[in-house]
Amino acid sequence: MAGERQRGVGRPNENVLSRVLIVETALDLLDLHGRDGFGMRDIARRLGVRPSALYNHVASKDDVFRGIREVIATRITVAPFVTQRWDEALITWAHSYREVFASHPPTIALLAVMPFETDSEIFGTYEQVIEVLYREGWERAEALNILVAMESFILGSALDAAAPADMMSPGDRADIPHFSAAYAERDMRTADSGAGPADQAFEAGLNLLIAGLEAQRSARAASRVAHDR
Amino acid sequence: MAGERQRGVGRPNENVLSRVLIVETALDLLDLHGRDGFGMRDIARRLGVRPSALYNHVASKDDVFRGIREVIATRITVAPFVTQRWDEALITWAHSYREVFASHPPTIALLAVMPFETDSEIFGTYEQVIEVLYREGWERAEALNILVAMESFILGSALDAAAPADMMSPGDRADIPHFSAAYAERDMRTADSGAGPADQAFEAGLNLLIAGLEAQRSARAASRVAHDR
DNA sequence: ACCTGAACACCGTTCAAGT
DNA sequence: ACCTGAACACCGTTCAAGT
Repeated sequence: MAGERQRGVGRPNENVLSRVLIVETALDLLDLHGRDGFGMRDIARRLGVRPSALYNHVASKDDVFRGIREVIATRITVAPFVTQRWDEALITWAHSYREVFASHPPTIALLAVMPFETDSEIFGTYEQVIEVLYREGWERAEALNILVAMESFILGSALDAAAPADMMSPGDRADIPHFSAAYAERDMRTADSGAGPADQAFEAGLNLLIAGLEAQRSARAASRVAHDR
Repeated sequence: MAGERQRGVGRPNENVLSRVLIVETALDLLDLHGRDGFGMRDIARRLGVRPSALYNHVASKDDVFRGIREVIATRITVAPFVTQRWDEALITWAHSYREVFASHPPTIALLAVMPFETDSEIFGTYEQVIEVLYREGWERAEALNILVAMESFILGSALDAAAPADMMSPGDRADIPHFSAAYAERDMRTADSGAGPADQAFEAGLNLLIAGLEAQRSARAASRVAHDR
């Protein structure tokens, strides 16, 4: 990069760019500098190329985002569902899902509202989540709602993890005693356990969701027994 | 707007602008046109003013965002906690919270990672959530984690509601039968009930969270009885 | 103090010209 | 086909000049 000669005009002997190279450079820049310092011109500079050269490989900045989304979706694709019990599998999946997004904070908001391509690898994981819930007795439409709800929680938690730590700090307001006390007590817990506030909240919420599922499942089992009798 | 005369140079007799006017115009534009067509120049045009005039009342575009966030936070501030049982109060709160954000989709991602000012009105609601959970037996640090988890779920659900409806459409892929069946079955449920997919998922997740809380609470009550004996 | 008008330093994107 | 170089139509923001 430092000692690179200036390239002359005309088509070079071998390609300097490619779609994947552009997408990965864009993701690097996003991680390094956040949404600032992330533009087509920045990507081009980092690749030692003129901005207009990018448009031979990507259609637009939005197209670069689509590429980033697919790269990230691929990384979520883990398959813990074959070996683990249904609840453990869901917990493992949720953790890995959140971790992928949390390690690329600026992408969360970008990607959460962007449709997947139909050939996306994400659907492999979706399939497994629906299947495991269906096998455990949930209707498939309800399983899909549960899947979406869990994704919403995971993405929201990743957003929260990306927020500044003192986002909810009450300062020294006297009119909100319970909240201030809760904030102080949580800080102590954070110091003790080493788990950050966002991590604690994620675990708390995931516990509640899984506990809610357990309750639905055992209620279903009980009513089945009553019915069979 | 149509018949306005061109204003000459120099300070006008009475102010045409104010901070709140700018912020509310910005929110209107955001709702109308999304993130496109939303810029300082657009705000200025809608107010019949030159872009540079805005900077007499706001420091920057970021400052406008901060204003929008505070307007929205104020609207969430409902107080159903005094009259309702703890679980009903949480459900009411979650619904109103989501509704405020869902009616301003483009703001969600913008505002979710932005710290609140210490004098924000949002803390009034936080105080009530912590208080009601504390009264029902949760430790305050844990109550705060539950509050944050519920917010994450709510914001994530609002993001989901803002996403295009066919975001997860599997097309006619043959390799994901359970997911495709679930998608079709959910469509039927949507047609029957009138509740959109995002609404169904939100209700499913909220049910799970509340059920999880009920389970924790009754487990606590049971262990207390055992201990007292 | 609060507006206009002109300007500055940026963007994403297009397109002809070169190999 | 794939690069450079110049250009276009935009941004957010600054600042002098005017009342």
